[in-house]
Amino acid sequence: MSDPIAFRVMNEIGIIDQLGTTLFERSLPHALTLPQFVVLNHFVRLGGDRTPVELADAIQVTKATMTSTLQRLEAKGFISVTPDPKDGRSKRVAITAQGRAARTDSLKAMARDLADMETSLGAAKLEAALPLLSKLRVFLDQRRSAR
Amino acid sequence: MSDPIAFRVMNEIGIIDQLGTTLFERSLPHALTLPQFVVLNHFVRLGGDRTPVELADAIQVTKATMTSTLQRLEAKGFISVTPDPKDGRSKRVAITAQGRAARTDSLKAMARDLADMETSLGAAKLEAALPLLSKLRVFLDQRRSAR
DNA sequence: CTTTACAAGTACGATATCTAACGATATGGT
DNA sequence: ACCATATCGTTAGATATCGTACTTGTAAAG
Repeated sequence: MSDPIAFRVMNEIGIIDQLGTTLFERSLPHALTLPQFVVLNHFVRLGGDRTPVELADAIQVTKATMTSTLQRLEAKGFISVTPDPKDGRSKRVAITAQGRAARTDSLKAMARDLADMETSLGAAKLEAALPLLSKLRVFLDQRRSAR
Repeated sequence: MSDPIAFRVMNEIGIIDQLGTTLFERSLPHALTLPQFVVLNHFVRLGGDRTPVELADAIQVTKATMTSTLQRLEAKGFISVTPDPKDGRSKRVAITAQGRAARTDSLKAMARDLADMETSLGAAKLEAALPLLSKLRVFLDQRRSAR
């Protein structure tokens, strides 16, 4: 009478995402949301500038969703958005100095929860879980593209 | 320069939840969303009737969120909502015959994707990942309550 | 050159989710 | 009995997300 194992895993993942998102957002400064932080983090880690479509693909959301997130980040002054000189349809997005500072503040704010998580669950166990999660993500991503 | 392991795990989980939710919702009949299905599934698996607060706790969402989901399910005729005779503040929620049928239809629709997932990733591997995920959920749930 | 097809970004409507606040009802201590 | 407190469900406002459709611009085909 139990749900299939794949369903149970997806269910657990859904709840974890929900709880984790709200936990982290509560500690984020500048009224940043998690998606907003993820965009800033992406810029700091990989450098350079990006188009909205590139960001959407990297972060696995739709163009429309990225438009919304970028508008909020721009309103806060954490990114700059300029027209692309080479392609009239496109834009170039880059992080600002304030955006970098906000990302640093955010990391500090999340550090304690992340450290507690590692301590409580074990860094090795978390590391061990990552390969399956990656496979799961790849599987789902292919499913999406395939149809 | 890499993100901490706990962050990488949470990040991967977030993307999996996103991709998985949209994949499953695309196959669901009766314009059901995943949260709506989860409520129906809960009733069929555990039987009986429930108050909105009980459902919210079981499914790990807030009361307000459950209010919204229940209103949509009731509009579709998949649940019945009646005042609690013993407590004037409360309500009793139960699944209807149409709700049961919709849940059965939904299971069929998801079955193929779930089976493919098990085949592709291995039932044993999925089973092996579940304990850590459960611990993670419990950790996050305690964090929420603790504040 | 046109015309057609494709790509980038946005607008809109729907659902889900949270927090905060509210009214109604219960419950417990005095 | 009364009043303070707690609980139940709802509503309001914010953000995220999706799918669809539209505008604008580029590229390819004729």
